[in-house]
Amino acid sequence: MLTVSRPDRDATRAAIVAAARQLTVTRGWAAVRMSTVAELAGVSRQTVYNEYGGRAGLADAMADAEIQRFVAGVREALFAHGGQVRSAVAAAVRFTLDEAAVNPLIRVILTSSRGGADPLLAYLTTRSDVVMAQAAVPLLEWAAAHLPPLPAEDLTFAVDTVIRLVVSHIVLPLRPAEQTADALAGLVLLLLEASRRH
Amino acid sequence: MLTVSRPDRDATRAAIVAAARQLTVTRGWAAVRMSTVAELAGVSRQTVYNEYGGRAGLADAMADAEIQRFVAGVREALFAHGGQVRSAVAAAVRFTLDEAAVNPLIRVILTSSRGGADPLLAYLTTRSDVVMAQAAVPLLEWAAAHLPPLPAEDLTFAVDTVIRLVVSHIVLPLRPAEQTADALAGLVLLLLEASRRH
DNA sequence: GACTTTACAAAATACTCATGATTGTCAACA
DNA sequence: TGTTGACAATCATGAGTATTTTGTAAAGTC
Repeated sequence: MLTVSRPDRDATRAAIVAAARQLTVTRGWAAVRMSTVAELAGVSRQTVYNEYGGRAGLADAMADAEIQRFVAGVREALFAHGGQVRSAVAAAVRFTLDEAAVNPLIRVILTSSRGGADPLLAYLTTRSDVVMAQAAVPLLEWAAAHLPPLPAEDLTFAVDTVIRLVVSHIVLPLRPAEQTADALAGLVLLLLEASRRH
Repeated sequence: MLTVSRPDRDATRAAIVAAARQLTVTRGWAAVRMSTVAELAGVSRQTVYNEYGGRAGLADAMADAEIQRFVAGVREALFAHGGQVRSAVAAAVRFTLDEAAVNPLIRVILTSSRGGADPLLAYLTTRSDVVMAQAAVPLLEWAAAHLPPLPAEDLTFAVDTVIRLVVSHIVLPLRPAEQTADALAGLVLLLLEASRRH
């Protein structure tokens, strides 16, 4: 019989990841010690190993958790604006740009294939494609819920394009986040309109 | 009186940069020795120092020359197709993607702010913004020569956007270069049409 | 039973020192 | 003008060693 993971075990795992996250954000992944993570999470070092296998496994789990956090934020931003394409997309883009500005973890993950010398990357089999794929999910869900049906091809192109542009503006900002968000929202609007008109 | 640089001096400088380029492409910048560059260029080591100041200056000059080469290629691809937006833009995009696939130097420069561990980057104050600005020049020139006048804002946005997307597809390819080039050309067409219709 | 503690080998990292190669600069030379 | 040879200063390399950290196991505790 498969043991359902008990709440306190989930809490333990969450505490470990949260500790790792905090240490990574403040001191950088290179300086994160398994013993420090354990201490901060209030568990023994051995438990960290039992739960995540080791340093690499912990990095993985941390990245996955961070991606989940981030994608949830995107979803929230989108659905807070109903079917209004411009404001919904602008909000989602804005959220992403702000998040990347504030949160080094998500920035590293989003721009990971581009390297940067971050030592965390050595442990992360490039995740930027994963995040980008994950970020597409709430966008597609939102489109399905609020927009008239469009050819899948057009929709995925629009989504892929806006995601790439957001990442590009994280790496090399052009204007303030707000203006960029507006411009990209306008672009998406244009792509959707064009698709609707065949 | 300002001395006009004589042809043989230009030739010398070109030979030095060409030598540096060849060595960088084949062995990587880290393994490039000033003495080897001089030898391959057929000049003394001292001349290399006189002309470019040192290793950093040589890297700069090499990057600038490479950017010039690249931008010339983009211009050529564009103007080979007259005013046909779709095929001209597609050709330029295609050229860039192919160039990045074959030429490690231009790839490093184009994606430089994104790092990667290339030691050349230590000597290059991030050039990707420079290339992107430079790449915009032939695009704007071509548009001015072949397209009906459009609001400058719309045009620069379209150009900036397509350049960012090309770089994104270099970093994280989605489909074969040809398909990506077509898709981006279509996007540009859309942006220009939308601008024309206000 | 799940977790902690203790113990320990293996691996990674940091430090030191010595050696050699390379850079950057100079002045004499062709 | 450009080359050559000489030079100190800097940088990279490698060996050797110490220290830290990882990863694993077993025994102990609630």
